[in-house]
Formats: sequence, structure tokens, C-alpha cells
Amino acid sequence: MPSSVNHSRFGVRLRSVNFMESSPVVAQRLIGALLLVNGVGGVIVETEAYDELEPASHGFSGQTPRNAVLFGPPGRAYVPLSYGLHWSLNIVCREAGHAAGVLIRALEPTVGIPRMRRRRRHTELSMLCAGPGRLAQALGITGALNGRRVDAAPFRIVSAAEPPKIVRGVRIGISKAKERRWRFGLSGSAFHSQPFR
DNA sequence: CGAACGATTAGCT
DNA sequence: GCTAATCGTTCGA
Repeated sequence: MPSSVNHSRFGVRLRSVNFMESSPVVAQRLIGALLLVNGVGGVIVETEAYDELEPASHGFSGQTPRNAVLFGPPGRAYVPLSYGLHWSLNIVCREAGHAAGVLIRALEPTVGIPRMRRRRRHTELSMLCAGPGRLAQALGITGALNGRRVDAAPFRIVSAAEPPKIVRGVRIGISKAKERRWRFGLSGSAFHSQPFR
């Protein structure tokens, strides 16, 4: 695991993430952080930012029962189903009143790897948490966690002790606002869902 | 009220 | 590279 991540509960300086910032800022602050759900997870290596003011966001067309969590308090998990099949984990953030969120797209698996392998039917390590659907499956994330605070159980987020080197690119799998470079990655990671260029 | 379409993935060619 | 799987939401008639 990268030395920039403090996995010790006796660490000297554990920064927490402020979710009252714009989603692109929060998306970058989450890179290199340790994310656990029920004690299982790893280092966040890929995120994307979304904001209700741009058409790629689930919040763009206004509040619905599905996306209601995005319009609620920051620091909550927004867990929608995509393609009728896959859950995904977002963290709600809010700056200037915008309904916004950060999609967690990939982890470097570090804690509870056997558990994740069982949930994912023994996929190879580099594919365990590479992509929002795979990550949700590996960590056992479903709609049951929608709206839950991410600073309390079953979540645990420990941010990187030092700012990591971050790469940036366009978001994946969207048809609108394609040119916006709101995808962020941990530089040099072998655990991205797709390469950065 | 029916049709189209996703912030995707696995499996096959 | 192509496509099926699968369902809530959105959009047009």
C-alpha cells in the first residue's frame, strides 16, 4: 500500500474530509484515502465529481425519490442502482448550496481481501474494486446504505497523511458534459477502472 | 402509458 | 469489440 496512507489507528495526524466543498475539490481530497465498509476495503484510487448544474449529474433534472439523498445533508452515502444491475457509492458534498456528489470508482484492495474475493467470486486482485459496480459488490454496498453518514459505522474513511500525486481526465460512461475533466486518479496506480490519458 | 436509456459488467468473438 | 442482463426514471405521444 502507498506510504502516503496512514492505516494506523494510532496515527499522529488524521485529517478528515470536509464535504462542504465543491465536488471536484472533495473528489481530489478523497484520492489516497482509506475507505472501509464493515472493516473491508482499501485505498481510493479513482473518483469522479458531479454537480446538479451540469447535465451528466443524477441531480440535473431536479429531486426525485431516487436521488433525494443528493439534495440532503453532505457527508452521506448516495447509493443508486445503475443499469438496473449495479450499485455504486457516492458521497454527498455541498458547496454554495449545490446538490453534488463524488462517485468512488476504484480502490486498491488492502483490507479484507478474502472477504471481497468471496463476494466477487474470486476475481483477480486488479479487478476486485476497479469500477463502481465491482467496488460496491466487493464491499457489500447496496441501497440499504443509501443516506447513511460516512463518518460512522459501517463506514470508515481515513484521509491520506500527505497530499498524493493526482492525475485527471474525462468522466467515464456519460453522454453529456463529456469534455469536463472531473475524473481523478492516484498517479501510477495499477488499480484504476480504465487508464488515464 | 409505452419506449428508451443509463455515472456498468461479464462473457464471448 | 459486441451484447445481454435488468429496472427505475425520464420523455414523447
